[in-house]
Amino acid sequence: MNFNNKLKHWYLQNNRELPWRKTKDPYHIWLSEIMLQQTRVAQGLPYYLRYIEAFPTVFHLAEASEEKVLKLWQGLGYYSRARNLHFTAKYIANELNGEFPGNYKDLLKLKGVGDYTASAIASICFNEAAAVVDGNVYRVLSRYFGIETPINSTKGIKEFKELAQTLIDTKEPGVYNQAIMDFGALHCKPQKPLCDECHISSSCVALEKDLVGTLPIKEKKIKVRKRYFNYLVLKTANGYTMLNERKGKGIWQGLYEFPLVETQKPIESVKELINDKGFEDLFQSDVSISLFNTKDVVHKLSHQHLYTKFWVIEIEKHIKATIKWNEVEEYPVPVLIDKFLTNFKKDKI
DNA sequence: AACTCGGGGCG
DNA sequence: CGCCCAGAGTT
Repeated sequence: MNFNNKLKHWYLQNNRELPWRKTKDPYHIWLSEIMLQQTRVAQGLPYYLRYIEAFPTVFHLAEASEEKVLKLWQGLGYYSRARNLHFTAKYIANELNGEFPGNYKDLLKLKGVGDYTASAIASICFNEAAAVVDGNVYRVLSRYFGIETPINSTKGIKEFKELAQTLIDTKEPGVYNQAIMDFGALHCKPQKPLCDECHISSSCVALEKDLVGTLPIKEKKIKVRKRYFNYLVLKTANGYTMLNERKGKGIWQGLYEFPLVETQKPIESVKELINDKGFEDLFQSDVSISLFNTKDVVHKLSHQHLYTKFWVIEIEKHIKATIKWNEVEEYPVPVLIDKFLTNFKKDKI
């Protein structure tokens, strides 16, 4: 048996039952693939089910508000995926009459659809022999063939794609693609792979050369930036607060948050907060300010650690651009804000 | 080619 | 604490 037959054989006995595997509807496959980018199946699954229920067709998704789309994405991270998803849904619904592009080359043109996702949709939905190369595939191929080219180098990306393309089963490319990914996720895992019970280990170069622990090779490590956030949590006497939408570049585009004062260092006293530009008028009238969390809340992102203080500001006068507290939960917010809201509510009761 | 974009799970 | 996850877009 060749490589792909061995994998498919394993897959027939070990595949995961996942909701998007019951269909070849490109809308469902597309949705699942976008959600699972850099995301574990276990984390993405509940989001997929909620999306399918809220937006049964690409037309439902296209007609939804950006806020609703992001709200249902809340907590899944990488929010540009949701915005691109929405953009592409509108494009397909309005420009393509709801019909998905039917091949790899055209799928690749869609916003938010890269090499991996175009290959996945083309192979699963349209039986096109386009090989997927995700984190699982990099791991399986680098180990089995003993390839030491860094998987995140230009050379590595090209090399692994070409190799995968030579291995793909041209009759059942979709099954093969999912087989190698499941094999990587369940068997040839990053840590503690199941080499002892592996049915293809006899021809695995990494096992032979004791490289299982070092492959795949990834170059460069990410640098983490520290940031210091102060959120101004307004409470007016008649039940209003204030949220702002994050715009422009940077994290959490399109999500909402309390008015933010970011400083270069942790602030020592409330004075530094009041002196910050932009909120002078806020502190002129009678207000009482209290720090909600005695220790900084540390919220960790891949590239940033956010040291956060939540300042509760009770205020008598009405200020512009306010929303009611009971409307706050309608808005998509970062997990950092959502967790605060949970604690804040708990604290009040 | 290097950076940026989240959040969670695991050892 | 570091690594990884059904990657893609921007600089």
